[in-house]
Amino acid sequence: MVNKKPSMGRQKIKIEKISKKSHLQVTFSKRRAGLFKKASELSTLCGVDIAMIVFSPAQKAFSFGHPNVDSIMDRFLTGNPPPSSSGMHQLIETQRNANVCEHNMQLTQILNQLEAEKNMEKYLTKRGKALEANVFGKLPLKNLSCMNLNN
Amino acid sequence: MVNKKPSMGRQKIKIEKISKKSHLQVTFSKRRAGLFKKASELSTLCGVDIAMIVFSPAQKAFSFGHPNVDSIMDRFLTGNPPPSSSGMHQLIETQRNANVCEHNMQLTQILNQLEAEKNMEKYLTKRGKALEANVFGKLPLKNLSCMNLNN
DNA sequence: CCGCCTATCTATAAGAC
DNA sequence: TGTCTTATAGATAGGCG
Repeated sequence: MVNKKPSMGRQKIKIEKISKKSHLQVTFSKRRAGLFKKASELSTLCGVDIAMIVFSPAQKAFSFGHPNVDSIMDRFLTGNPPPSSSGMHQLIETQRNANVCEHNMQLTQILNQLEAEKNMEKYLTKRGKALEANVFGKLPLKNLSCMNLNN
Repeated sequence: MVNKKPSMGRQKIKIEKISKKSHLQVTFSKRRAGLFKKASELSTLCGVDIAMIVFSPAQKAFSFGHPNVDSIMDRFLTGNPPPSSSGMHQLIETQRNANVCEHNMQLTQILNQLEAEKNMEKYLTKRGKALEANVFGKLPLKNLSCMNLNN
């Protein structure tokens, strides 16, 4: 602490593609974590269901879901009557037939989840020290059913 | 302006289910907008693809996707090799057969999109006045392919 | 419910280690 | 690459019209 420059603090940035790769990776990680946290908060505060899928710059998939991604997807595909639904019902019938889709989703999900839960713990440890009234401290793990935090 | 109390400013809140319904609705709307904006920023800053589905307290579905929800979903279901994929390939074959699923998704998506685009405009107008370096100002509409903002 | 305001809280861009 | 710190940008709770 020898008269150190006390950092410029957070600087304003333009919302446009970050060119420097290393910087982009850092920003991606930080913001992805922040986004998932916000989603988790919204879900808890309002008791609503949310699913989110993010592909990293390296095309790795990160997902978050309350209660879990596949159920939300399924509901979105089959249950949600679109704004101007008219001849939709028949289509929906067809979709129920294709519930193979859902089962595969679940498998994908479960595999993701396995790794995710390990990383969840890691994540809690990382950011956890400063957590007091933080979301994650209050949420049962189930609420973060699929959260991929490595990378 | 007769010696008005200048607001208490933002108060800290506990991340737990909001009990008062009207309050919950307000919070939901504000945070959903914020979440979508963050997702949009992440997508732009890092050039990554994101899909998000949120069910409102009234079970209405709100979605956001870059480039669009269905393509991300499809990629998540079929393209993403899960962490410890081993016997997955066969499953993926099966999924390709069920691409009826995808087409129905697209239809659902398109209907949603119709309304969404109308609301997008409304949204831009609403928050847009103060927008300068704001994300939405920079993004071509296509980037916000499905964004449901009423309710 | 929409839009606006503002005091505060929270997320995060930069750095240093 | 990962963690910690700092200062500031950005999000938002509470209120009003």
